Amino acid sequence: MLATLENAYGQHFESRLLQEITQVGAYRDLRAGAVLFESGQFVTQIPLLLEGNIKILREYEDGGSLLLHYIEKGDAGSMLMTHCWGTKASEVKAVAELDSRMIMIPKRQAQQWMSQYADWQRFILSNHALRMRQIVGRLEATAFGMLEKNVWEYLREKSRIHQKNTLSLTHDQIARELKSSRVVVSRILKKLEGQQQLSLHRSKIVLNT
DNA sequence: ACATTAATTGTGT
DNA sequence: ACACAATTAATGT
Repeated sequence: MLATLENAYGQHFESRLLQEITQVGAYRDLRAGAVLFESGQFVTQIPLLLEGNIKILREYEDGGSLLLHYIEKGDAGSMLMTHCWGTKASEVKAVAELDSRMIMIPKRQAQQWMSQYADWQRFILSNHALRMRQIVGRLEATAFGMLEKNVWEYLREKSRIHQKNTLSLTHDQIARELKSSRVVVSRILKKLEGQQQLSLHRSKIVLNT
């Protein structure tokens, strides 16, 4: 267990902290599609991913949801973290997209370690900054009508995460995660296909390398 | 092999 | 955004 943790977080943390993580952390296993936190729940633990990934979504009244970011091996759960510090119920849902393994850290230590371990503080803050830039970038693209950039980056990220350049996705699924509409996504994809960036098939998109 | 149907994708307004 | 057309994949006969 310590070895796997070292592999995932060894670059970030000194060994004393790694040691302590194995003591206070609880191992957890999620199958693809399993929910870690529902929106509205209180976040009392944050995951450190060993394998797989967690998808963080914001949910809306209309039943739709917007993909905010992923948590992967070596990441901190940025959006979950913000809820962990506050006293309000979570406004996001966390779902495993792949089969995943993780260590859950209780809120207590996550907070305490901020002052106790420089490594932890640096890790949390720099990871959070990274996510914020990513999310702001996407909102910016949306605000300025540069949806093409969003769709392209979304596909690249999916491809990286699933380790495949053939993605089994319908235009509608993409539209729902990006909170856009199917027609818009179809048109953007057609354009990208024209630029030889990818090829389209029924329920399947192949990215050109 | 052909027809039927449902889902997905494409396009004009 | 909506409506409709075209295409594709799956299924039954």
